[in-house]
Amino acid sequence: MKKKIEFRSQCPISTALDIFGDKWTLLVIRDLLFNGKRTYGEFLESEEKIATNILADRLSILEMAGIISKKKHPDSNAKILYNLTAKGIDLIPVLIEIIAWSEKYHDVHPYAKKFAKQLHKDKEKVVRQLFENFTKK
Amino acid sequence: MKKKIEFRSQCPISTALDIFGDKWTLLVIRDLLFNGKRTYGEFLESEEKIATNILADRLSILEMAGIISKKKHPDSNAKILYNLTAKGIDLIPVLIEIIAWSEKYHDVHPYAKKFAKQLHKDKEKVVRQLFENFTKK
DNA sequence: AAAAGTACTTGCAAAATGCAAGTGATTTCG
DNA sequence: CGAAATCACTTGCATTTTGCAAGTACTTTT
Repeated sequence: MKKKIEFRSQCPISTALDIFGDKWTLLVIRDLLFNGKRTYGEFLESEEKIATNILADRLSILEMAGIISKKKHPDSNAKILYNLTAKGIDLIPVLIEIIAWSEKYHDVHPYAKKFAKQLHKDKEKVVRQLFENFTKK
Repeated sequence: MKKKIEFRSQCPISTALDIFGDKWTLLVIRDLLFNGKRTYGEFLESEEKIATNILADRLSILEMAGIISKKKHPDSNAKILYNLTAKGIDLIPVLIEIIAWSEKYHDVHPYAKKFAKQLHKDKEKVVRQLFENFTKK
């Protein structure tokens, strides 16, 4: 299972969609960025209920795309830690704008509304703090 | 063909992906926002070569989601004009961040690089001008 | 009146997704 | 120490979505 990603054109949007243009990939990145998830089992627990084979497929795509990397878990050799690369961390602004847009037009969780309110007040600060969270480690 | 959109959760990102989480939908919005396309035939011409049935399906989803609307073409009754609603126009920042991210990490068209350079210089200005373009009409 | 344009729809093969069960390597528990 | 549980997947198969080619119905051009 190591097919490489085919790019349909040199349009940056098309290229981005060739990587994460589906219903699941950005949810994995969401879990890494906002929910502190790092292991296969944690991704499976999310409320949207991704199937195990789809998760495995998306993790391999994200790794091939250089958005996440694997390393061994400090506590156990049975576990694997997934973490965002610089390329993955740089998706923060994309996710932030999706959240802001979606919250404006849809019915979302109360904590998503609260988060959107913070964005409305000082988006730069929220983004900066997220970046700091992931670049300090 | 009027199935409504099912939302998997109340997460704003998940909800957004339930609407445009595929390889084609955001390309249609791209064409509306950046390439001045407004008709079915124009969308078909894009270099990624969307299939006619997929295009019809995505246009109906975008209309159901309130992102685009149809109106009659002033020149012809055979043509239909598609245009972005306020909800669609508000996707500008999402697309902008995708472009900025994708250009940073991938090999893209020269004019996409040029556009990204403008973003780097003054993103607010580029976004503001895009909004003005679509709200003045 | 015929041909071309426009916005689709239809039929069918191929690919992707979803679900349930299974695998093999750790790790925990008694 | 051995059995059961945990962990990260893989496999098989049914369902759904996509992709391609062709067709349709209406309008416009010639």
